Amino acid sequence: MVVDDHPAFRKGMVALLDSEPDLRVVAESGDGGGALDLYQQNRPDIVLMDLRLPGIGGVEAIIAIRKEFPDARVIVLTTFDMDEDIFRAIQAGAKSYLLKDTPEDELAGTIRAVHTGREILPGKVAERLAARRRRADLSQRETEVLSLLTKGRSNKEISSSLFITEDTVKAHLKTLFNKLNVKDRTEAAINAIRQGIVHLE
Amino acid sequence: MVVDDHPAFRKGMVALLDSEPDLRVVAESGDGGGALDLYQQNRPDIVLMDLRLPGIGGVEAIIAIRKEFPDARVIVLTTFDMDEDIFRAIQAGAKSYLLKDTPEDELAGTIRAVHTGREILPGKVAERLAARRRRADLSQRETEVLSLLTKGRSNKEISSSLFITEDTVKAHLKTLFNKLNVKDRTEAAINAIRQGIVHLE
DNA sequence: GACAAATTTACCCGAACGGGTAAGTGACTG
DNA sequence: CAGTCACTTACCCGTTCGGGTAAATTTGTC
Repeated sequence: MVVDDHPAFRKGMVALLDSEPDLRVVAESGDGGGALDLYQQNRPDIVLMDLRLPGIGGVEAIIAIRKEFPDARVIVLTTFDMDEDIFRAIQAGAKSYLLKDTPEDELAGTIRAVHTGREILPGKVAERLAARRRRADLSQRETEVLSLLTKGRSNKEISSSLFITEDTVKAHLKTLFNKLNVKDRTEAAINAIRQGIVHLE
Repeated sequence: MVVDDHPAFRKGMVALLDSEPDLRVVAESGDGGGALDLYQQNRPDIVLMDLRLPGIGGVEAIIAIRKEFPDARVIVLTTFDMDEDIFRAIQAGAKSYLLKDTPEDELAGTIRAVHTGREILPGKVAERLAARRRRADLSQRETEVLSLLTKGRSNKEISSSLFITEDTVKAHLKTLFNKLNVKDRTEAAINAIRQGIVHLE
């Protein structure tokens, strides 16, 4: 079963999978809302799930499906590398993760592997997942400071935004730099953005 | 003609276009290098071009094609909104720009419009294009400095990377901050990343 | 050749930053 | 109740950063 809101990509993916002799697409959906219904009706062996979906998000769709069908095997299929959503999806029970530009043989290989019950995560994702666990302990306040930091605010501006002393901001920054393993604010901002800890826009 | 490195997406796009009675895909390529050859052999009316391609980039492919065939009509088709590459592509002569999740009717409509000689740019892109023109262009050296800056390098590190004095780096930064209209390196890095002037990886 | 722009270096100076250390409070845990 | 952790403030000190100013060199353009 394929869930993706891009019509062209979904069509292509279906064609690609159907061309494999041992694979067959039994259902497809363009949004997360219809995914659960389709799963109930068709009980597919594997779900390929995009994360950026209109309306209900892919992660929520995974959670909904696995709440009712805990054995559901979902493979995340997304464009965006290194997004925080990927980890949320894996925590929601996704068995594997593939980028949309994955070559077709690897794609089919992953589907077959997951079908046999395996969980396959690319080394890059596994690394990030580990790194994420290592730094998962940013406190509430530290996250707030980091968030303002990534908006380009100075220590003084951050302090007045949070109604605390500049010294306190600096104290938070010290622990923050240690936890993120960076040497200064610029690196901290870059890492936070790249790792999706904070969102731009 | 469709140029895109994602096999699934390309297949889907071809199927989608071929299902339109007045459209036909005469060639497809998975990389920028083969694009020019295929253009020469098939002389398509329209080229749909992804920008993120392995090897030679999409922008370079557009430049190469339009150098030999100045009348070539290229539509940029990419996942990433508001990327700096989009503007480079338009400056390279692309006639229009579409996101990959564009609904199929609008896709076909744009292709027909461009075929009649029109240039269609979404308002959002046109705005950015104007804003970008307002922003003085960065010189080669300034771009290099900015690039290292967004990797979290200090002035000293940047200076030794570029084999220049730290004073020179600071001089570039001064003009850089002015051009980008920011007050410090952190803001500069954030803006550069958000506007796609430099690429994270 | 004159002129503009890019690139380079230098010096001064104040502000901002980052590291080290110390310590008080409140809240939750074993 | 002792211990841990988040949060807070403070002080000292050296480094880095950013603004102002000035000027030499190269390169390309009119």
